[in-house]
Amino acid sequence: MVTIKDIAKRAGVSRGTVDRVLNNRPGVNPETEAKVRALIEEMGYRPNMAGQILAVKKRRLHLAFLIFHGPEFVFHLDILHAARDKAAELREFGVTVDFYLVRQLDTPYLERLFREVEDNQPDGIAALPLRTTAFMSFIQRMNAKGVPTVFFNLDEDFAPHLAYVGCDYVQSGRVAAGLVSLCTEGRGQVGIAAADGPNSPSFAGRMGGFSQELSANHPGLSMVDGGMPALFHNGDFTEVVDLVEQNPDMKAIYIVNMGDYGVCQEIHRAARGRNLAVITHDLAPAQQELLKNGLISATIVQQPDIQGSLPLQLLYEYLAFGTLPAKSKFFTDLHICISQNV
Amino acid sequence: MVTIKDIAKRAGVSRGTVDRVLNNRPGVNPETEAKVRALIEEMGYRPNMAGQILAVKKRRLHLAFLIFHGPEFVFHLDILHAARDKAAELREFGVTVDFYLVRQLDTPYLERLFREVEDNQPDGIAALPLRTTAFMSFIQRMNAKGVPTVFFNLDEDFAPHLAYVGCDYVQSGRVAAGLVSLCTEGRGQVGIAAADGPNSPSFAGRMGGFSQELSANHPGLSMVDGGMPALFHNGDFTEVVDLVEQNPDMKAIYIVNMGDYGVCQEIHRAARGRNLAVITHDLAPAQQELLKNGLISATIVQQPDIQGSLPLQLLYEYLAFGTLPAKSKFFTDLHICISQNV
DNA sequence: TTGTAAGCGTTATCAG
DNA sequence: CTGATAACGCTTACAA
Repeated sequence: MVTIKDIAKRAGVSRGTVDRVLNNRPGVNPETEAKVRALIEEMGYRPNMAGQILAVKKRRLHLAFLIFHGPEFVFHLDILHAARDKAAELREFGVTVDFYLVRQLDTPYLERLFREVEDNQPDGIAALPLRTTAFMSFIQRMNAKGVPTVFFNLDEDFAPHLAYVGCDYVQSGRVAAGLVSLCTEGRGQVGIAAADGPNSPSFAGRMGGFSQELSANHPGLSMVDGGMPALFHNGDFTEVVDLVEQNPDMKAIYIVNMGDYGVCQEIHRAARGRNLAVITHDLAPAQQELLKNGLISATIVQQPDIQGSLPLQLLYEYLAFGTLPAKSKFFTDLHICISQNV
Repeated sequence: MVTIKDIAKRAGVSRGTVDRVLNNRPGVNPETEAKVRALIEEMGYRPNMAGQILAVKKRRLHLAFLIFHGPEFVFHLDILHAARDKAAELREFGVTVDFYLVRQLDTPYLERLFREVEDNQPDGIAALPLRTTAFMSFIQRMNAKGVPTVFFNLDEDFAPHLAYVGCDYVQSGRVAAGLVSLCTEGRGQVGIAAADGPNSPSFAGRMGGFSQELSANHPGLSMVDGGMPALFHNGDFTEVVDLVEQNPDMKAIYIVNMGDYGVCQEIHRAARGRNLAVITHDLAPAQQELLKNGLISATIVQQPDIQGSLPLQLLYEYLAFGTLPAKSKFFTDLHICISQNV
């Protein structure tokens, strides 16, 4: 294993000089720099993580983690939990993480919250992007200050950021289509239901992938109502019940997003013993139960643990070692859960 | 963050003494030991990994990785590849890994190979267990010497070992049953095929889980020939073709293990356009192709990367930090792959 | 039985 | 522009 000391010895300089070259710090004679660089290349120097971690600790890095947190967002809780675990893990690297839970979307509230984040002067920010001007200008201000940001869960490109960690919603819709096809032998009608249609940023992506996959590879399948979702909210399932009852030859139903898990019960009541495949996304505790009971046929998960932990890890690596993320978009795996492999 | 130095200061002893207590080394006055232990507890001391790694490096640990490697074992290649990556990663921790590829199963060959491993005096061993006396006695000898072993891929309990990393074959058969049920609406007949029946240690587990799940939760499904597999080898697919042709009402076929990927082609030829779900295990490159072509409906993967890397990681943690594995069996996730999420 | 000191590889701070 | 030195937290000889 070749170390900085080895390089320094062979170059006839001190460790400090080699360090300056490695970290592109000013104040090195171009000639010695060239010599050192050549040796780094030639000897195949790779920095030793443990040594770096130990030394970087003294900088006491400070990160901020922002997530929207409403009662209907069970999924965000899993992300938050993973992020807290990661924060605990990073503590021994001298990193502290401040968590900010966004609980409303009105501008004064948001501006006050973002001002607070800014005042705490974080070295990096992991955030669930919001489509509000308050958020956008906040991110832009932080960018201007050179504070790196990583987005998770929603892939918004209104401001430059270090990376995105989250679901590929289009592909996720395609997987849903594949599952529907599997459950129906590729023939028949499929209904669409959603708790939140146009307001949900993920809805469009999933529906795009779903319909695209259907028309490209599953000619025997068609969507009821041309893909217009039956919406349900606050315990009102009439649209969904109608969908099931008025389409007796419907073989499957795709629930694009769920807020109220009671919908599955209603669907099966309305189906009256008829075979109806139900495909959903995510795996809240309630959904695990529904899978076990056969009220959900299969669900597609999007690794909330990675969405919570990886953004903090990427920020740490960037700030501590100057390592840019390997890619700009880290798409989570689209795992399929059925009753037997939850 | 509380360090050994902090403890030492508060206890009025030196770092060395605290270290001795932490690592249960002899030569500490019971009274000071008690005082130090109390402080460790009270101050919530957690060892710092980076510091440990750096210090432990000097020991230059040496591991052995043994895997059976025949042409028909494509899956083992994925494990091997992951293990080599892990070995490269462990190099900067001062760890070297020797790889031994078992290419035959005759006793003289095996004994010579194991003798060679033994002579190299590894500090720990990761091995794919073999059901031969030569292997068993080798493991027992190493155990006697206090060299820890971790098994992967096959869960054999003939000798004590630190941990097992691999598939839960019984559960994996249950997942296959769940997929068959999904593809058939839970009704009809399912055929069984295998490249290797009784000789394959995983076959029994998978078939057990499969039939158990069917009888427990899928009363509408039954196995053709009572579960007797149609065997195929070396391009001879007659049994499988017969199975498909003679059971026109068969809705699905479960390929418990595959050596020859040509079987899928034959199955679909024999099916003559009839809808037939095909469920397999693993995801060799050839299988990816078959998934894309629709010749495999779904396949269940068992994380070869984890099977290759985790055993080495567990051995390192045990040898370097004395950390016992969190569990004795690390079952890999049973991920379901369809055409859309490979 | 206990303390001391060197070293693992890197970074940061001070002198020069 | 460069070198020396002191951390970061831990382990391990060796000395007392």
